[in-house]
Amino acid sequence: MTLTKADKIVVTCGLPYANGTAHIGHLRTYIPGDAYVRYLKRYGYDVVFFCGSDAHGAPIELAAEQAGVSPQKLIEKYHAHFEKIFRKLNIGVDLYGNTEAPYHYKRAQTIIRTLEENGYVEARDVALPYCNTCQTFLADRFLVGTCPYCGAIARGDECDQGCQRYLDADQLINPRCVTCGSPAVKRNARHHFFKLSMFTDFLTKFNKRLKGTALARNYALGWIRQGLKDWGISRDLKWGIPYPGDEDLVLYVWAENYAGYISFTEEWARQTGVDWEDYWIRDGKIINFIGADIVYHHAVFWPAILKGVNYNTAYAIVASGMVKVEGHGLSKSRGFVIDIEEDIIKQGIDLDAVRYYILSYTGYTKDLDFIWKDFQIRVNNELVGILGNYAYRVLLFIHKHFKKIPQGTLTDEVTSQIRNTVEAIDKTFHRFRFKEAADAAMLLASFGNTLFQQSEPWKTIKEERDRAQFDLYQCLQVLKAITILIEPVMPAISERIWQQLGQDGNIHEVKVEECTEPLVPGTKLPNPEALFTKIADETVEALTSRLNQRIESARAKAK
RNA sequence: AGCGGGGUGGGGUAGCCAGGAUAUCCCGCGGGGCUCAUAACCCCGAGAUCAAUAGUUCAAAUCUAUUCCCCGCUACCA
Repeated sequence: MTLTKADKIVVTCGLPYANGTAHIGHLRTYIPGDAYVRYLKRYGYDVVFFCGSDAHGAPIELAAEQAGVSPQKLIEKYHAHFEKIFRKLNIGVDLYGNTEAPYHYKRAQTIIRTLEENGYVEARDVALPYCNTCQTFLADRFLVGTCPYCGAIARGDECDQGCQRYLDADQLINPRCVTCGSPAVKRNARHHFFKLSMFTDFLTKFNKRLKGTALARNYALGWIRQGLKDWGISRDLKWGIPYPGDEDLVLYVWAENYAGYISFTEEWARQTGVDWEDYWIRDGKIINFIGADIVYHHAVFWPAILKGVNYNTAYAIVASGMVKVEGHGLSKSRGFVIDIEEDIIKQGIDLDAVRYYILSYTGYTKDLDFIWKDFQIRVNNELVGILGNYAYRVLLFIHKHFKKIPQGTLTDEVTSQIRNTVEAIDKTFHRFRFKEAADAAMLLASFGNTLFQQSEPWKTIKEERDRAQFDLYQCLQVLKAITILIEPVMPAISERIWQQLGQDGNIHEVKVEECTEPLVPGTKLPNPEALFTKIADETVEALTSRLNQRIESARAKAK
């Protein structure tokens, strides 16, 4: 079972949680997801792409409380923020949705109601921590107490300031309410449980035939082998989607957020006049791009829910590796974080260069260590030196001598070189090997540089003008192919080269077959401009010191 | 602790699933060339007991077992 051009493909990215700004970790999923979608389109597949804000859950309620604003205000702010980041980075979703939108409530509640009708949910009484002062049940995140291992002040889910161990809320010594400090007491509450254990066989089969990264499959299979427990899907919070039929409770955020993949499709389908059931009930091929940290939700809980309501489950789950910053695990509280808006956009960093760095750094499932110095080296050598230089030297030379596309016909060598690259990329992106795809396109630029070097047009232009024209025509065609093949990686740059090649039409809709379509001699060429600027040492120093300051102040705050 | 991923020249990486002759690519380093181009480009070269040990095999980076080291996840943080 592989993707075909007749398939209706839905690609989704894990939803960003709307309680903070976008950072480099987010991009590890969104940029490859977007590049994948763009490759599918370039190669003629029928694909739609969705993402959106995850708006509910205890941390948002807590963050809003601490900021003194309503949860609505908080998520509106971050929803707008992420929408803007997506636009700036050219992450071309067909809809950037929101799980706080009415269309999502409707879909999420319908799913739960259907699960209940089908007998997959049951209500049980459980004893949970409660605060008598605030008159509310306390989720793990709302509990503080003493860590049983190291004695530091710890939260109900982890010892975040001390030994970093994961904790069960029951382990905390002297558990208290995080809001008012009153001691937590146990109190009985009625909650709803999804009978996950009924789906053990289904989930085993599902994961065995699941495409995508091995990481996703193996995580889930290991988890299933350990035995599946039934899963609480209601919470005692004020903020969230009311539990259908038991409106004092809300749906647990992990029981409704990924329903956004469906509700966003529905909303997009409503706006564009197509039928969402083509994707989710009939023949859709669903592909989830996620971070490695949420594999369980996507390979265990979510497919079980989908199965329970008879919707299509994922064809592939593509799990990315984690991101490190200057050798340390990403951590906002410790300052090891690169903020997209503050540290990248406002610093004037080329966003296509960021896309390139993330895609070409390493294999998608491996950890990516974001280092500014390394970023500079890659940009200056590969983007400026190889790709940018190739485009500029060819276009400038031709513009200087001809001002239009020179006379020529394609040689077999150039045609087959391009064709080989087109085929190589076809194989790699289907296997989610985005680094290899980017490398293959860059290799074509190296090929072009060699071609230019060896044909020595700066000499032939003086004595054998026709010869120079013919050779330059080859170089220009190589550039055309690069432009099309690099579009999924660097859409903005690709647009600029396309324009500099004097081509009409939208590069984002050009198919790969165009790579070997000969350029039309005589087409006027505009004045070329350099595509990338070198990153100066001082810039790297400034960026690195920004980061170091953040790490320092985080360290000071912790003490 | 359990589960999962990884350890390849100075750095970062590909190859491992389907074992085969000189182990890939981007840098760095040494040498040469070119001068159209953002001191960019092109060519040549040095540099790796493929984490360790034991095994399977005519043949192991690749398969098996054990060990060491890094990282992630573990159901109420998303």
